Amino acid sequence: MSRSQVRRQTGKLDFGSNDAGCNILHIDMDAFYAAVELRDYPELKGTPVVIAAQGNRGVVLTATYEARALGVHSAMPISRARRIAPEATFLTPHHEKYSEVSRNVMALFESITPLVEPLSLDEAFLDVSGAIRRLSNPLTIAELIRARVADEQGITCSVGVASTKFVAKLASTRAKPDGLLLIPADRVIDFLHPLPISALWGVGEKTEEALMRLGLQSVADIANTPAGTLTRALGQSGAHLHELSWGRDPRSVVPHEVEKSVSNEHTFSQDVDDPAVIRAELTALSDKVAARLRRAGYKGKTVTLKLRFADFTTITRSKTGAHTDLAHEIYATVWKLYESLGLQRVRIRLVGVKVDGLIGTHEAPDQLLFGEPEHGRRDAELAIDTLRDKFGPDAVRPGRTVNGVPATPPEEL
DNA sequence: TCTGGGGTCCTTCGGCGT
DNA sequence: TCTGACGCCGAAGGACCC
Repeated sequence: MSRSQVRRQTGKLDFGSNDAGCNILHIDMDAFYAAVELRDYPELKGTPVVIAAQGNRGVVLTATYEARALGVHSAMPISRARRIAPEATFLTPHHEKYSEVSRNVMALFESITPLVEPLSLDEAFLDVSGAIRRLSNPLTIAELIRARVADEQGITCSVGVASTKFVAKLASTRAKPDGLLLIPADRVIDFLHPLPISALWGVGEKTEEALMRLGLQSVADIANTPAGTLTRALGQSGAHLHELSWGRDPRSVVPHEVEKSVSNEHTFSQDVDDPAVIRAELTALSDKVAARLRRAGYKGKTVTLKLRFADFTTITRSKTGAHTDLAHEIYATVWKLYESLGLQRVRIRLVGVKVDGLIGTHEAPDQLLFGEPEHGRRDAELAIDTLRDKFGPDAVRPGRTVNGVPATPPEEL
């Protein structure tokens, strides 16, 4: 049973209005990308709209609830969405626009409480303990936020209010769309136990299969299974699921978690076996990753190359070295990793570049290669950052991506 | 049916130093 | 000098989330 099926079955829930101790809010924008687009296309309100990149080789990013009623859902292949919902309007995404709305929404949250933990562009946890004296009880604060998001940003959101992050998150999912659901501390078990196992955070397709093999179907089944049995079947996550099934989740709201990795990847519109095209794409990806590292003030020590072949098998190869935030060093490593595979005209679907093991730029000593001018390459890349800030991301592009075969659409380079 | 992109976390395995 | 136990770390892959 999918999550959306579960949602339709349960309908609107009401567990009362006792919000004592329920200081955690989970706020989730409804069909975020689609909602932002509809501000520019008001004539499409109430109609099926699908947000997906151009072309047929990709998946749906999000869809309005009218499109979902036709069977379209996020992560569905675009070709399939077009087949089952030919009457839907397909719009291409505008990530800059979504980022801007997201920044505004997060700023709104921070005007309520400093304890805001963004999970993605369109959702966040808030701990409103410190705002209760100034504003009101959690339920009223949740209503205030919903009204302000609608008034100031022209989109709707759903809010879950509970005593733990995990239950607040489930509650906001149940409240969708454009709803609010409070789970009082003494009603958590009543709320959780009838839910299917797939409702639990961390239970995806594989884990659901493993639990089904044990004959477990509901959260209550997990709660009534010894933690040791779950651990034997699932490892450490088994014990974690057992805790969640009893509503136990000690995690607090942590604002501004430090990033652990930065990556970029690209799926070719058609599979590629030309090393020049691969090289051009790896150059562009290294450049993007390096620029993002410098902008965020990080250097990373492990560089990973990711390849997905035509048959969809995926491999990664990584190398740990000195900390870097420079495109030419990242590219040199990924290209060495690529060459070490000794691939002969193998058809490749996707290439990716990742850097992890991040530390702050000033914590990492500059590693000079023998014979390298002290400032040359680094200063050049910093100068490129300045030019891009001034004239846009296309102002300067790596030579290989300009002269080589255009591996990515020009606007992405 | 045909599977994006950006992340986090966990597990397993092997190499290496003590 | 050799061997096993142990812990740490890097590498690789997989599951999961939005």
